[in-house]
Amino acid sequence: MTKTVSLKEAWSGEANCLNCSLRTSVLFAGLQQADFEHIHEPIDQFSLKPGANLYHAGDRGDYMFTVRTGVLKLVQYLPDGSQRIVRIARATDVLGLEAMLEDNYHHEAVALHATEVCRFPARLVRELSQANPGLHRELMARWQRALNEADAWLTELSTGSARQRVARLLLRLVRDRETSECQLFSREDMGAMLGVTTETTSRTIAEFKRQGLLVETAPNLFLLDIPNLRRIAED
Amino acid sequence: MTKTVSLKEAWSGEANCLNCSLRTSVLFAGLQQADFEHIHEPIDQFSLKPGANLYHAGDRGDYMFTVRTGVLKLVQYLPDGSQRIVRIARATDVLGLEAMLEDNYHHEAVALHATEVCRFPARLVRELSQANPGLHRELMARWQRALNEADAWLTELSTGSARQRVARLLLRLVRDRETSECQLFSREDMGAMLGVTTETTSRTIAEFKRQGLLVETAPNLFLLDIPNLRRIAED
DNA sequence: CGTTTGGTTGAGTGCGGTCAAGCCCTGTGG
DNA sequence: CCACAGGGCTTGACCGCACTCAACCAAACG
Repeated sequence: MTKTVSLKEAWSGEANCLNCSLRTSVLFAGLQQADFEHIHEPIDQFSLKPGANLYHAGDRGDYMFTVRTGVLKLVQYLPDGSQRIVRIARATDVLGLEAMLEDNYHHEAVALHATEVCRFPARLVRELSQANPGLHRELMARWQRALNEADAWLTELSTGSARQRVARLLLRLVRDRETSECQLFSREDMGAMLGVTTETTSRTIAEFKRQGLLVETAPNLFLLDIPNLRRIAED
Repeated sequence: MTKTVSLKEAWSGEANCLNCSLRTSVLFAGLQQADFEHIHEPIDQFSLKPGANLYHAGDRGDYMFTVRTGVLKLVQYLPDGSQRIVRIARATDVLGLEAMLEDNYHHEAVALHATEVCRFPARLVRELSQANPGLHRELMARWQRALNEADAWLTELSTGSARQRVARLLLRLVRDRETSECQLFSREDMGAMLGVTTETTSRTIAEFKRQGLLVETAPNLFLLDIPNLRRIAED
């Protein structure tokens, strides 16, 4: 099921944080030029194909990651072997915060679309954050953001009918986007996000398409009828 | 529905952190005697009756809280008005972490049992954490703990059949406890934790009682058959 | 080409939601 | 003291949504 692609194969260069295009919205946003000069270890960039694994649950958390483009899912397994997606990460999101606490990773991190990430040593962040109130604060903000997401998944994506959940997921995918167009995930993954089966997800998406709430403008690219989806989401 | 009890009525004294009985497991565990001397603002203790509200979603987050005894629920409302409990807080847990970021509270915090909390100004923690790597680290650990809880609620308490969810909730309530005895919540609250209706929760609990998985030793105090509940929880 | 993988659709069933009634306990007021 | 009301828990009857199992189709791929 999981294509195993070692990160080595996915290496795509060394990052230049100082001139990073995401500089203003990224974890290191608050750092000064002088701080960057204290970064001796290299910060590498990786490209992940859909299905590629960034890290496994239980792996030693030596690194943290910033998503540059694309989407990854964070997956946890249940005692009975079934899986549940507990969060997704997109551009500017940080992955592996638990590495700050010298903890192992808590999830499987798997790319859903073509994805680029920057990797940096957790030790580096630990050191910088001691002296750097801005980074310290930014870290807390990241944790809080993850917590907000987790709460929202519980209240919005794990509550109500399947129709409502699918609608809420769709709306969530285009929030804070300029366009209402979005690339969907596999029905299986969407099901694992919503706590419903693949078939139910497929049926619901198909129904939305028939009702014109969802228009496929290109293969696997959909335009959303936001107002009507919102009606369904709130019921 | 919500009994409104102002915190003023619930005031039960001024805390003595240095000699706190929870000192070793609490947010301020890492502080030195010298640090405490820099705390000028008073740290107050409060007693909450079941149903009493500690803070409301949207209130200014000027304070953070440590739970001394008892249990509180953190509640979020859905667009349609129904409520979902996203977490519970028990002894040594910290409430209102979002106040660190000068954010408003994100939940309703309501006591489920008789509860005692300590209240301290968020500003105090912000200041202390600048200079105090231990506290800094402890804060991150608290955030991570909350996140772990959130993930577990999603995978354990919002997935699977109602029987499984109820069993998992019960097991969760006695984890890391010396005894397998525990005080349950109202069926309505348990339902709001599990994403099922009050009736389904009631039926399931009643069935567990008939099957001897749950023995009522005193009014609303239950002894759990952990091994068999675990069997149900895992399938 | 056949094979595989993901999406869709169908038929049947059962779990859990809904609506409603009844029970027990507590508190309240006549 | 009893009558009554109210809230929380339980139980019943009914129904419908979503799960299960299965077939089928289209696109991708060797």
